[in-house]
Amino acid sequence: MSESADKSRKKIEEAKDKVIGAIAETMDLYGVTPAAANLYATMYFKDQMTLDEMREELEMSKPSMSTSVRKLQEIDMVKKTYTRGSRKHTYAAEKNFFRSFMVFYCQMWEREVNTNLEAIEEAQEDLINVIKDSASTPDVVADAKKYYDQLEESKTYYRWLEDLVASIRSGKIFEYLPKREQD
Amino acid sequence: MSESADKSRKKIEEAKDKVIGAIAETMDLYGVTPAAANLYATMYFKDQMTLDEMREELEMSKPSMSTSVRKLQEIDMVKKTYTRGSRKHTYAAEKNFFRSFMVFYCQMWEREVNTNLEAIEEAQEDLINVIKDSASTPDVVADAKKYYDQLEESKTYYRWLEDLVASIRSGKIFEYLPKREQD
DNA sequence: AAGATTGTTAAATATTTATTTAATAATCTT
DNA sequence: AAGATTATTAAATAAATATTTAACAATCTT
Repeated sequence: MSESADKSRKKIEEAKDKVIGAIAETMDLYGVTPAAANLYATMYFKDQMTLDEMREELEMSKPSMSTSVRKLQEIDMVKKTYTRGSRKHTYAAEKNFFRSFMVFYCQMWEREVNTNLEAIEEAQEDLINVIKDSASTPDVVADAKKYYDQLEESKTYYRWLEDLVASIRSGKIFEYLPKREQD
Repeated sequence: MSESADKSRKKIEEAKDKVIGAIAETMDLYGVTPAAANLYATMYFKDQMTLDEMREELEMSKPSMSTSVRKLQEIDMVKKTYTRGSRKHTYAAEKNFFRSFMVFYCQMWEREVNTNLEAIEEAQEDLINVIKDSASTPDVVADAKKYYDQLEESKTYYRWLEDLVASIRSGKIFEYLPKREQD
């Protein structure tokens, strides 16, 4: 009797492990270390965990868990939870993938937009100076104009990416692309 | 006279370098090596390049250029170009960021959806077996149900991601989020 | 077809990144 | 406040990744 119940428990663990493996495997896309990927995937099936529980479950060092948790917190995939009565800090995984998607990609795209648009603006100023400079020969001016136009063109993309970020952040994107609950 | 023209040329190079630096810096997000990132950013301002020109320009080894180009080809950021009369292979950077965005993220998200949905389906089957198994105790069944529902819920996200990919691939997304050419 | 040029693969090296052990700091309990 | 527990930082080690040099294969020209 207790034996077959154990078997069921084992089956459940097996089922979870399949998903844990898949999540951890695809999490390199989120630029986190293997330790952090495994940790998140493990936490996905837990209510909350302490650092010691993480260390025990993953069989890794505590500092590794500490840094992994911090990294996951940075991309909002893990939140610190308050647990009264417990001295140990507790953490919970963000289980809503939509939120994780939003935070991660918006953060990432915003960085890309800011970094590149800033450089583009500076470069375009430089190029305008070259174009206006009477000392520039015609072929040099033509070159400067060519690059200026190329950069101008690329701004359309960055503006679009900004719009995409805004649409995701505000949730407006779901008006166009709704969440389909059923199958 | 020739001196100030040189100065203009230098200014142009400076302007390009600012943008090259920014692009290369943010390209780690695309999971490419520093060499590949620098290479793409450099090629962004060139019509086309041979391996030897790349090696010369970046001051790196030819095999490094060879592998970088291959990696960039995999994510469609570089295309091989046919140049008659030249023995050397020539390559050109994809200069349309929309296309790069599409290829890279769709490829990435599709991998995530496929890997995870597959694992989820298998896991759900296992969990159903536990639930249906008469040897499973009530608390074990409750557990299995809990995880089953959690996985079912997560499928909404993966379906949405699939829809997003389809919308980007087909270009339909631009009906909702148009490209703004002007400023 | 032979020789020369170009590109790729393989092995070795260098570099970076991840992880652990050891030490320190912070926090809580009595 | 002292002692104990927990978390973080720093230094050292281990592991993975990127890059180079050297060898090989493929391709083109004559």
